[in-house]
Amino acid sequence: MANGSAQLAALADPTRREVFERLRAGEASVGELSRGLPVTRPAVSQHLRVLKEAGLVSDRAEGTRRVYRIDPHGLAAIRTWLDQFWGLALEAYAREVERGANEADDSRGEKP
Amino acid sequence: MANGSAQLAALADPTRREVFERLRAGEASVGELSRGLPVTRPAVSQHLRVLKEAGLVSDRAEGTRRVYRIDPHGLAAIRTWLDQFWGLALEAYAREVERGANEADDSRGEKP
DNA sequence: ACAGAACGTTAGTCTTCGCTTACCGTAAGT
DNA sequence: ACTTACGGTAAGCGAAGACTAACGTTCTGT
Repeated sequence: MANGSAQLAALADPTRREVFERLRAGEASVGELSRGLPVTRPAVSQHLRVLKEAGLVSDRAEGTRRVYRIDPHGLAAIRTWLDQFWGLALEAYAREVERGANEADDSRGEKP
Repeated sequence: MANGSAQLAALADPTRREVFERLRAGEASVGELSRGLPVTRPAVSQHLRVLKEAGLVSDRAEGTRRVYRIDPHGLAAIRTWLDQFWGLALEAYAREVERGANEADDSRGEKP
């Protein structure tokens, strides 16, 4: 585990992203999250389960309510995965821009 | 535009992630990508179209072959989206850890 | 000009998944 | 103890999407 598979899959759904982005403002219960969303409460509950299994949110029991918050653990997984590409892609992109701007440096063996 | 919607949706599929991760090793044609994958070549072609529309890859014509590479533009979109949560989540996490263990580590700017 | 290789595209099938309705357990208030 | 609010779970349905097979297009080599 700990690659970004589950996290990326979880954040693919628009409604699930909306729930997740709503938690950016702070902790919230299921009922609070359901209000203002075009889906029913059970749907939100199912989305929260997926987000929780992906390590993107964590829940805490507060009386009869379940308070959800963003879990940085899942976020770190995506960031780690993303950083595997970041350096290489930026490097390649810089080479491309360099080629367009016609810099005096050309040091890469390309096929004819 | 330029939120991470299309990018996250594109990277949700396991096969599409596999194609994308394979491009981390460098440019590759469709045929090269298809070899070693459990799906047919048209499937890879369709996946590449989705990745391209998400700005995650760019293609270049080389004779009769299409060479694909990673496009940092789409990667930047995800990173921007991710950074909206990174600071807040880390901050909240730090508060939580602080409450439990009272750490004395300071990595980023915290807010009063 | 012809043959072959490399890709993109379309139509169609089948699985996956997001949503709702209904039900059940649990904690707090009276 | 009874009632009420809150939320997770199960079953069933409909839509989205991933895959294959077949076809059409474009470029290279002989």
